[in-house]
Amino acid sequence: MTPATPPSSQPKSHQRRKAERPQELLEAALHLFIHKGLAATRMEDVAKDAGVSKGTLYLYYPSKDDLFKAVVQAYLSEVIVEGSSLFDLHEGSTSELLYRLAQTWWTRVGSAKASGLIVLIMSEITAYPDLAQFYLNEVVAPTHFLLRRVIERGIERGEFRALDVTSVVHALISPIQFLITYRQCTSVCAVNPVPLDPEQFIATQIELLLRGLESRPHPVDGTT
Amino acid sequence: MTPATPPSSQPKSHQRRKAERPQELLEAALHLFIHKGLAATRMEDVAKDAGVSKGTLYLYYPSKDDLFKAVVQAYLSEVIVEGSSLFDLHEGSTSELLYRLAQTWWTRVGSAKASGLIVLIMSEITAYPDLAQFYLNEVVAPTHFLLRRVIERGIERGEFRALDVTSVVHALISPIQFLITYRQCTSVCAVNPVPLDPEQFIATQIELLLRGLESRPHPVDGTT
Amino acid sequence: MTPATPPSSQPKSHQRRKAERPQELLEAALHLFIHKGLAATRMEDVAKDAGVSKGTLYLYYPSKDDLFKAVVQAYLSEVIVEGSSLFDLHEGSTSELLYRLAQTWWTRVGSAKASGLIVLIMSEITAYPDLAQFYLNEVVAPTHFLLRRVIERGIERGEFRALDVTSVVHALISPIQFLITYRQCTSVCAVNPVPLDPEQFIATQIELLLRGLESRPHPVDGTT
Amino acid sequence: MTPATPPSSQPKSHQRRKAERPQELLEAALHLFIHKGLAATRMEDVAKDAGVSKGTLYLYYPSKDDLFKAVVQAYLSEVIVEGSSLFDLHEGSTSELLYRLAQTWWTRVGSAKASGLIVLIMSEITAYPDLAQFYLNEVVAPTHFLLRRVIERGIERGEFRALDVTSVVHALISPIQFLITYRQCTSVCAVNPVPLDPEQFIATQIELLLRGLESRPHPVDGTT
DNA sequence: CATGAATGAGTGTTCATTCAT
DNA sequence: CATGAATGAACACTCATTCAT
Repeated sequence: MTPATPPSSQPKSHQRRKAERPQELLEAALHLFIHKGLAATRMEDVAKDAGVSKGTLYLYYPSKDDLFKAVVQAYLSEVIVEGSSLFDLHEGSTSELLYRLAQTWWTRVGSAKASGLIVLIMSEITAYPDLAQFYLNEVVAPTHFLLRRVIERGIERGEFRALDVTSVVHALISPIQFLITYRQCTSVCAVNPVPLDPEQFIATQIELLLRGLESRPHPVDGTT
Repeated sequence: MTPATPPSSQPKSHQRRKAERPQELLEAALHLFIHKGLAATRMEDVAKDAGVSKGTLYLYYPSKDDLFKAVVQAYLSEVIVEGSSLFDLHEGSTSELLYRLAQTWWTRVGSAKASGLIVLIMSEITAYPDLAQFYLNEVVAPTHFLLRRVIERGIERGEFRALDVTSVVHALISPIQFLITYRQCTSVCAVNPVPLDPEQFIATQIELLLRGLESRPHPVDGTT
Repeated sequence: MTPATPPSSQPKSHQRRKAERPQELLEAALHLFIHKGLAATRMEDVAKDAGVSKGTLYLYYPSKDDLFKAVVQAYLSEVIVEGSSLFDLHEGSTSELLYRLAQTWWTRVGSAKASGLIVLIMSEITAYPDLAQFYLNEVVAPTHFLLRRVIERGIERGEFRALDVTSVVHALISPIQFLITYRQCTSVCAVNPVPLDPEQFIATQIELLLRGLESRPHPVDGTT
Repeated sequence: MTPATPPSSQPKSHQRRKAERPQELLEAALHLFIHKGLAATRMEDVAKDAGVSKGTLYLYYPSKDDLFKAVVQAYLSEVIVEGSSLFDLHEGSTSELLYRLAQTWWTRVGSAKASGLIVLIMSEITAYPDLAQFYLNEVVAPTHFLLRRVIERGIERGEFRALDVTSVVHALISPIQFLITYRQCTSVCAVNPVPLDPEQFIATQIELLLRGLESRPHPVDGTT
């Protein structure tokens, strides 16, 4: 506002605001959806938290449903798209690819607030049938598709055994699901849980699965 | 009224209804809460589904909150109370007791619609702070308390190793949690999942845990 | 209940209850109407306060309006009827009659809870047009009629001057009205008012009026 | 917006409405409260009478209670505030001040619909305990405070005798109260009353009181 | 583009009244 | 006669959505 301010980090304040609006709106919406639920989140509060008026919010997202879908897309679908790029660009072993995908996902979704979004969806989805379809198309299907390709790549390259691909995909997803629920549940119940280190957990799970997947049997230590 | 009348069977329509009303109302409420969520469930619909008028519903449960709490008590707390009786009456080995508790819980909660209730609570709980407290007091704490007693019984009787009781309790609860989420998620995503037989899963989990718990069974070191 | 109880003051408990029901119902209703207002008084509470069930209340008074009208009749009209008897039986001077009427009214209405009823009516009457008519017919008109007769008696007997009767009636009613409002207002406002002794006030008012009414001028004390 | 625009007259329909809305809403509310009572007045009717929707009414007054309090403040407290200004600015005799205050009050409250508000409060107040406190704080106390200051001013300036101030305040309020009740009652009872001209009545009352208050005028005992 | 005043359908809750027992 | 379970119309209040400015 003040002209004397060094123009360092903030370029053309007005233009920049406009460019960042959707981001800010989605962030505010994500936060409220997670903390208050879908029904209890008021459009007015989303607008206020983002620092704009109600009308402006509707300028970007014409309805509450659209807003929610945009949040899902931004915080869940986006990561899958990135994962897809990772897949396309990856050149090394498929095991390594899996590690990197898991790491990316955990950093962007699992460890952040976005994981609350998944729990929310799981509970509200029964009430909003078209949301279910949307979630299926935008998140579930792409995820499965990506993982299928990863597994198939491993099999084709002779790194993995030729197992049933669908089953393997589910085996990959299950521990993730568990992790999300576990975190939500323990945070809510305020129980001091078995100290479950998520990153350790993920690493272990993947290692276990890879052992089961890889075609060259690990030299099982029969010495001990 | 007349002493000759058999005091059982059908105590006249009006009276009979009154006795069954709470049951019918809770059942209708459970169904709607699970399928539409807490906020989206209308009191009028609960009443209609139970075959009564809105006013009647309020005759039994003076507010939506009270109704929800009653549902939680009826479908979640109740089973814990029964588990407690099972504990008090049980005379055999603690391992067997654990099996029976798990079986009871699965029959009454896990396999039934009630499991959806748990997912619902986990997601809505952030929006309703006092509900969290209620759930903690009515469900979480009693569950932990019961399981603690079971583990301690096993340790006192020399059946189990003297492990940290809290950790063991969490180890018992974790797979249960996983199961619930898994079912919810796969049912929602309409994916053809890895055919996970829940009863098999529970049995396996408990067996694994018991192996870890029991003090004698595995003649690893017969010295002690 | 106990058979050993001496049958002294309570004759046939069951029969007596039935005979006294209306009394008890009206008393409970009066109390609630005054303390909670017309709209805020629930029929169920009236029944409960009278120690009967809601159904029984409706057995005696088929609607809330009827109940209120019955209360008005019992606590306001009744006194006028008695005043009328007083009038018919009275043999002495009309001034004395007026004193006795005022005394009766004050004892039965003004000093008791019933005075709150008048304030209530004055405020609620605008909302219930037929109540206005009822009040006019049952209370206002008879009161005026009775007072007219008293004044006319005084004039006919040569005790009072031949003033305009209607004006005199109003002159009699005004201070009464003032008293009721004053009491209500000061009780509500919790102000420690000019210590206004009601009985003294009434006596003074009547004395003043009588001075103005009586045909034989009082020997005004010019000596002092 | 443009500097050339005259900053007065009609600031565009939207804006102008917003400025006038509270006035219009309070007027509609006052009318309905007086004619139907507090409980019987529906928020929707208030809105409709003011020519807006229910939602708009709630935009300005977040609850029925708040609306009622705003009405009391606008139509009763406001006049006291003005009276206070009158007091501060007045330079002449205290007797004259009293006349002007009485006149103001009568023009703004007594003769207008607002007087019905006072009767309403007196009757509903028993049912709404916090309303009593509000009325006491907002209306009763400031009125007493203002009148105290007036009397004390008169005493300090040697115009009035040094009577007990509280008693004098009550003596001033009493006839006002009487007037309000009288009007309400006669209007309701549809009786052709003693033709009581309110303005005449007030003038007479004040004159009488002033006679009692003033220290010099009546040369009764010139000795002191 | 941005605003925020206005809308009105929808929901939780109350309570006078009815009626089977 | 007495009961109290059942009813449903009515009302306070909320919030997604629209639109004039």
